[in-house]
Amino acid sequence: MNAVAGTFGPGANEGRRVGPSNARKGEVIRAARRLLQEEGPRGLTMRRLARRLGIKAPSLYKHLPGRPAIEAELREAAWVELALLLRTAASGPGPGAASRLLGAYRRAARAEPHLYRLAMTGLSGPAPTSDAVARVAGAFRLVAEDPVQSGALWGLAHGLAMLELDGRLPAGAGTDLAWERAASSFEGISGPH
Amino acid sequence: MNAVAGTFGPGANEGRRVGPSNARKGEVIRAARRLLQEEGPRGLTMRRLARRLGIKAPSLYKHLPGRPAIEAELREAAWVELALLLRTAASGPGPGAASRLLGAYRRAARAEPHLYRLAMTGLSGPAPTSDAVARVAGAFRLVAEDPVQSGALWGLAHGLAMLELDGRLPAGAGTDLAWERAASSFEGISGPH
DNA sequence: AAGCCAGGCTAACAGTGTTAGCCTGGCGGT
DNA sequence: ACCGCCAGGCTAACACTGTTAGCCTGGCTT
Repeated sequence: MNAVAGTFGPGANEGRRVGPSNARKGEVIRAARRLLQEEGPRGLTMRRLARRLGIKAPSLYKHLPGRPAIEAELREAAWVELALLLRTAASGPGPGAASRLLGAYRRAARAEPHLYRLAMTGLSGPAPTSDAVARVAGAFRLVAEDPVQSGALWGLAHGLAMLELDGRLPAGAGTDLAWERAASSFEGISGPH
Repeated sequence: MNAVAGTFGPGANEGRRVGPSNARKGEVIRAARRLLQEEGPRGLTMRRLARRLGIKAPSLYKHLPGRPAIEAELREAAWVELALLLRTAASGPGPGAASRLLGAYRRAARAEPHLYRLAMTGLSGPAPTSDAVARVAGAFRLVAEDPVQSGALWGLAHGLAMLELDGRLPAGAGTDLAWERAASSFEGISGPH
């Protein structure tokens, strides 16, 4: 049935032996995401995840090859969504693009901090990530066409995000200021285009 | 490197019930650090650590209350050493200070990547860290007195370091360029004073 | 000489990811 | 209408993890 059928999947045929139903796999991933968001990385365990779905842990392996695969999936989703958010934020009219880009970045990181951390720390993932990384880089290049420059901006965004998530930046308004100042300093350097 | 193991305690009296000999504790910590460096965070396990010291895992608890304590100790040491390195790097004559600061930061991160990651990700530590964090911040303020500005520089350094450690920056010379560009862009902003 | 205790040990428990093997209900094809 | 397949669940078990309880001993202190 899945041999050719593959109800969806634009050319996506994955001959995984683990289980042909992508629908259930999607549910597992979404449950994992919620679990991660609510209970943190240490709460994301196979048995707990299974219990949320009303099944037992080994049954998860019918849908995914293991826990690293779950993390990889979450990581991938995070990068894809981040790329999308950044792209729409930065593609507006000229001035203020860098500010909006950083704003979107910060918002994404704060919306799901654990997911952001998981996505960024390449510790346990089998593959770093797909070309979603390239799309994120592309979004940064919208506001600083020079690759080096845009890389620096990316570094700034990531660094500020991590420091903020760890609660290391000056509390409250100080954190806002750091982001704003970062944005404005870059706004001046690379002509909005 | 023995910054930790050396003369202990400016007024260091810790009436820990776990074991009064700080010397052995120092050995444990140093072994843990080497183990982390050589085998990564997943290799840093109580049994493996114990085996390196020629003892069994439960004996470790005579010197430290648990694994989180080991991580906390390593984290603290990393921050202290980082603060020292940054301070000496940035305290030279005026121009080029930011560049030297970033260089030192990068060098520290690359020298012991796992340690750097452990130090920065506040995930499993009981306390974030002591005032060593403040000293690191102080080093950054040497090259950008404005706290917001120096915070941005810190964010830039941290972000670039993490991206480089994860292998996400353009390979080889591209990475060097990103750091240099970051340094020079900041060099211009805050007058070396 | 007596004894204290630092610092080792073994056994064990709860929880982790993961594998092997069994079972069953519903759906497709004949 | 039946039969068989197999998606998708299950239990048992293994090799790990951190951690606790309780025992023992050799050397230093008194």
